Amino acid sequence: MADVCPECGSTKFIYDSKRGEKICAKCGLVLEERQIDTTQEWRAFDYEQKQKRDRTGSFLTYTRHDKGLSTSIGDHGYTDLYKLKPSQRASFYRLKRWHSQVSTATERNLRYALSELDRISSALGLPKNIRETTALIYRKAVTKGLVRGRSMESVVAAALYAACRKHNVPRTLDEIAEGSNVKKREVGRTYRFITRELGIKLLPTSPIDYISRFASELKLSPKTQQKAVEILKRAQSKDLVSGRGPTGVAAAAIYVASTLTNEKKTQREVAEVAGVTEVTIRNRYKELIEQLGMEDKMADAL
DNA sequence: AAGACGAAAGTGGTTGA
DNA sequence: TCAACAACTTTCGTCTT
Repeated sequence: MADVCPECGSTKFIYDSKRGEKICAKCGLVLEERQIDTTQEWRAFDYEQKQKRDRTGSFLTYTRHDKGLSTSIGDHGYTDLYKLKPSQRASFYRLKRWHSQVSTATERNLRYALSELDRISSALGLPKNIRETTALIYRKAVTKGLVRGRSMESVVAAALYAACRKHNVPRTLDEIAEGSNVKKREVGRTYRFITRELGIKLLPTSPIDYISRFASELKLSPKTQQKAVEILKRAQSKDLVSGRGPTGVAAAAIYVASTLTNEKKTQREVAEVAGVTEVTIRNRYKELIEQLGMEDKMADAL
């Protein structure tokens, strides 16, 4: 709280909760008005009272097919429906049936898709916000009818791939394909399709986004990691990055950085975690040290 | 013996007619 | 729809440490 009155320098204030105003106690200047009262206006002495007085429920989430909320008319078995007159009961049955049919059409699909999402993303160890984004994208895809003629898994995988990129924690198509049972080719195709249809614009991934993950998998020190990022930044300004596969460039940068900091990893090891071949690393890192004038430094380190 | 190197042929995907 | 094309992979023989 920035709690000095700009007018008189006083630090005492009066809060007028009825008007929602914050007033300086000394000079009477109104510092804030129309504040939102976020406090409860009621008290509850036990759980039952709280249940009754609470006017909010749980958080909305896109990872549940019903966003965490759902209604059904007349639960299973013997319920209140049986207290109705027979004539009314019939119409409630119709209502119940209609309700469940409408909801199941897209919801059954969603429910299945979201369980699939859960499976893949926990296999890949992805955080919750990414799941939320994925679920949101998938939802949009369903309502736009983009799932038709495509396997549901492929759309989930594609949405997940997009969500990862959006959050700058890219996974490679290979990784996504491995976690789901969708072929890489299919994921890529569906990804391109849905991003186009939904108008999602994503910048090409930067190799830098891969550094921390690869580096930690190789158990490299933060220092080396930073070095790799630094190399990449310089490389970007020399246009050594565009057009190349970002994973290859990232792998090369890590290889160079690790040699320079005496934490040398073999090309083989780096290639393994980055999912590229040694040959690619060689090609990339040759370019890097050449263009950045690091040949001598590199030669010293070897 | 392991790692690095580079040539050569093959693969999947993009681009432009 | 097709061919040309660049990036990347696979494979393999050779060199270096």
